[in-house]
Amino acid sequence: MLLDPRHLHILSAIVDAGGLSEGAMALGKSQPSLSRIVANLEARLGEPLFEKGRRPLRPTELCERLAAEGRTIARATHAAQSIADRFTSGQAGSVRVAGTPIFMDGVISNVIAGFQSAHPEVRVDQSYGYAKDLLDGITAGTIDIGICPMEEADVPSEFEFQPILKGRNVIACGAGHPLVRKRSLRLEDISEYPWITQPVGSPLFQDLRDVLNSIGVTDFKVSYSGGSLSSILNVLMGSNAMTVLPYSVVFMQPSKSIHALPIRIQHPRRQLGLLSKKDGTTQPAARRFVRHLTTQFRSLSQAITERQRQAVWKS
Amino acid sequence: MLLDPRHLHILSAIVDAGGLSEGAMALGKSQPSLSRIVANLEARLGEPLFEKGRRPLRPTELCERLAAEGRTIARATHAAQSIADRFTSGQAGSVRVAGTPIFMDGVISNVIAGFQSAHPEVRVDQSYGYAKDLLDGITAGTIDIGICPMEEADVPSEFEFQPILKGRNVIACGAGHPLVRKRSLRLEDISEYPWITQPVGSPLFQDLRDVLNSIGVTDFKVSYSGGSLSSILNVLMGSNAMTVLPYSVVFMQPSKSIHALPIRIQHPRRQLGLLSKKDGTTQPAARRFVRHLTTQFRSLSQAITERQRQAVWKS
DNA sequence: CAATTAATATAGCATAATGTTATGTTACTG
DNA sequence: CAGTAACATAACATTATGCTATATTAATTG
Repeated sequence: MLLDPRHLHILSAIVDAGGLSEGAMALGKSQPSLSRIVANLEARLGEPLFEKGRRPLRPTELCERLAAEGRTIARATHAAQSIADRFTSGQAGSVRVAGTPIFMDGVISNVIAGFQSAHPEVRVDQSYGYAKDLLDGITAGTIDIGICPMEEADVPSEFEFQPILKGRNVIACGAGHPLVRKRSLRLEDISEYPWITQPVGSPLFQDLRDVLNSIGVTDFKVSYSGGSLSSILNVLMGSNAMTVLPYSVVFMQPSKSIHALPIRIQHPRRQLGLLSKKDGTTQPAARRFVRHLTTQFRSLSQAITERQRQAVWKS
Repeated sequence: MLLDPRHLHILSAIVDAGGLSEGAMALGKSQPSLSRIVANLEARLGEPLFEKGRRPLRPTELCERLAAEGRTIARATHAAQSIADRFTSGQAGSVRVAGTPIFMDGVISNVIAGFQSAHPEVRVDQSYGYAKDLLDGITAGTIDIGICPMEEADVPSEFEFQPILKGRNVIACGAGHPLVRKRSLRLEDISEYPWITQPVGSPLFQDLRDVLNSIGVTDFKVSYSGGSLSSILNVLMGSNAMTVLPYSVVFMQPSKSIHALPIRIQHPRRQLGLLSKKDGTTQPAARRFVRHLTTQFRSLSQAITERQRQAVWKS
């Protein structure tokens, strides 16, 4: 039978502490316990581990060598303990998070940045998808958290949906767009410019169509589609095209290169929220990530409503 | 309480083997045993280690990390096992061997060389001393094996003395010594040459004195004393001095630069032998060393008697 | 060198952990 | 959908470990 790693650990503790009693103290055990374990080991090895009849307990050469392995074992055990501790407290581990492209790129990635500097040992695996993909991914166990705009009514019962931001869309254009300088803006003004759209299946595409429908425009010009956020921003800035974006995305843009037109459009009924399994089997790291997101979004949405009120006063 | 290193080892085995049953097979345990250990671990950690309800058992990230530590533990445990095995079989460890300078340098060191190439993991710590020192050293536990010429009657009862070579001394001189070329050699011829001696307390000094006494020479010229073997050999070769050496030492000299004069002198009553504690508490490596010495010396002494017989025929 | 002190060894007992076999459940397979 | 292979659970025997109390023994000290 193989040696017991615990015994090697104990051996190293005795050697390092310089005696049975000290070793027992260090390990939080009783001295007779260690004494017997050493005796059994010696019996099984057929070799003495400590020189007999000497009081400042002197380890045999064999004992020294075994103790060296014991130290390795002790190190590994402590490392494992620390891994487990950090893991269960959510300070280490990984979150697999997926969400709609525009939100992920425009808002969530900023929040993730903050999360990562607070929890450097947590790995964030990000991917993209719409509601359907997220539900499937969560069911299949390939993602932990989904982030997308949804109506609570559409959330299947086995999922939890936690809203983090009210749906607020705006019509956005580049800072140099002709409409930016116009004094009074009417909905009809926007109909002559081309549009940038998301893929047809995306919520934002529906929002865009709904907005234009609501003002009677059914046949709109699409100049660009399919790009991810950074592409869209570049096209917005470099052309007269317009698009519909969540206000939060425009809000989060660090530069002033994107402009939200002060036109009131209908709010989508969807709310941005976090999708997860209801049974709470998520990893601690994922739970911590959710906590971070919710608190960050609380302040973000306050900042947004504040800005919007000011904008209203100005317009 | 700290994690149990055995559990981490088991975890790594399960992960590496790809399942509970395979892991159990690899560890030589039953599957339910591992199943329960995993369940207990999960309960204590409060985190799943394998994804629930999936058949090709898939380890959690936490599990993977813990298993990595488990692998370290497994490695260390196996290393310890192998250390213990080699140690108890005498293939590793150390021997502390001490002996009279001339024998150690002239004979034993050659045998040690052979021992070391056969057992490279055994460290040989050599030191020098006469019978008294060796007995003291063995008693104090600072040496394992003593090698010196002794009479069995002089060995204290708590020691074991195992003879390995009969005492045979010769008068030795350099190959260019005038006496080498002389046809018929009489004991009186030697009295005119100076002598190289060992320290006064050494067995070989007594032997030298006894030899000269036996031929009536009480007042002999000492030209050089106190050197170790290589110095003595150099002085022998470069001068007309002579000395008394064990025949085995002359025999072992690789070059023909040393000559044993074909003069029969009395044999010392002492025999070269191995001193050790009687209680057999010696390390396995020391036992193996003793075994090696005895077998080597068996063939050495055969070779010596063979050569001596030939020498007798020739002279 | 006797007496003291401090450390280790042993004894005896209670308990927790492990190991086993038998058997129930469940996820994948054809 | 039935069969199979793998994991989970149950029940019980055994071993290992833990503890306290106490005996030994090696070093120390007067």
